[in-house]
Amino acid sequence: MTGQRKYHHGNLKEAFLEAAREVLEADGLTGLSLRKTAEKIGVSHTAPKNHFGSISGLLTALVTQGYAELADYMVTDETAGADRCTRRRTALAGYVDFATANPALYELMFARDRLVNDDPDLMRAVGACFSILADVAKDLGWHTGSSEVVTGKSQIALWSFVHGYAQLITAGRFKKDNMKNLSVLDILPAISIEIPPEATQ
Amino acid sequence: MTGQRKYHHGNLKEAFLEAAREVLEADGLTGLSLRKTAEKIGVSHTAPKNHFGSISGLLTALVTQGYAELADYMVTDETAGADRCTRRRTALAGYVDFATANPALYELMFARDRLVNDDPDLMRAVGACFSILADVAKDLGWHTGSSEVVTGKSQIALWSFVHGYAQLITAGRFKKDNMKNLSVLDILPAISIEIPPEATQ
DNA sequence: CGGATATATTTCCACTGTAAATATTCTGTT
DNA sequence: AACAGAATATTTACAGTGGAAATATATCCG
Repeated sequence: MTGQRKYHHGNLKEAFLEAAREVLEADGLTGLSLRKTAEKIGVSHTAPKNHFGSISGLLTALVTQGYAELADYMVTDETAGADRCTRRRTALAGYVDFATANPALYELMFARDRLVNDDPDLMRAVGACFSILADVAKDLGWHTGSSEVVTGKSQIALWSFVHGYAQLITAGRFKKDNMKNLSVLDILPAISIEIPPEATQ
Repeated sequence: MTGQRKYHHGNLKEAFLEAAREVLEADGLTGLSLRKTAEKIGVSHTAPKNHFGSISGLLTALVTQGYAELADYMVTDETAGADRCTRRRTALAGYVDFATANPALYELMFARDRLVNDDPDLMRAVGACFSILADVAKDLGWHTGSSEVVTGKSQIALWSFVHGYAQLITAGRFKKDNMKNLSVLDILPAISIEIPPEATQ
């Protein structure tokens, strides 16, 4: 069995992910490079090729890890069995907490340009996150004029809202004056928008 | 007067922006470089230093232009004098149209890492966009339990929603099955969320 | 012990952004 | 018209980047 036995370095893959994560948060996405990461753990710069294939592969692994962490932020042990409304609050607050705690990583998680977007592990991790949001969005049904309820759109809407909020916060696009002590949960109820479809023209 | 007279090349600055824009949409953010852009217009690769200072400066100028275009997308001549509900629909649809039409540029517009974030022109352009959204969000007031109305939060909420939607669309994070013929205006009414503050625990 | 495989290094290349010195063109004044 | 000074562009050089290919070394399994 070729498990977590020690080879030359001893699970270089995880060491690389850890080091890259540190460089990312310290020097930003621009400052992150294979060579700097490799030097940080005393290894040649071509070493990660076996594990990640390319810089995109490393970033993708980093991002996949990020989505897994994000999922953890969204679900806590205490509120796991609570009602959906409570779970929703936990998920949204956790989502923003994660983005705030890891701004550079969060930005990278949506930098389609630098990732291997069809990586199976990545797609799985993204799907898991969306599932959590989709679940807590379930009873937010959209009431049409004929009292019909549509849930799929609520899921998209909820993810759009929380992602947009998280990104605009971490990107510093909100004026700081407006944001004093305002959490995502303070903003959430502000969206109570009903636009009659007939008001188009 | 040092107007738009011809120097050596004739308004190299605009030529650079135009070329960079083309490279960006063709080869993505990763494929965009000073040298490639310079070669495209037959100029030495250090030429843009006078105009932009650095690659960040060029990208910032590009992004500033992007925000100006985004503002144009959000306001059309026909609906300029219409009621706020109509203007809101126009603004949101235009916002997403812009992002869809310029995915790479839109991504760059929020890549804090690669921009000169305190550039005055950029800040002005961002502010102009937010003003439009803030205006059309005005009568979306948030009704608290005591029938108090808060508008600042609605502005933040609206921008969060539309930005998140635009980015998730352009990043391909939504399953395509769910998105058939769904515009942002279809999703918008889905957000009708009321979370009672007392449901915290 | 020894062959096969996994792992890591060395060496090299094309490409990138930046800086400094140099060359060219334009502007404004006399 | 001519010249000085400013604006603009080029040349050259350098440190850094990711990637490919050949080579070296450690580990595993028989």
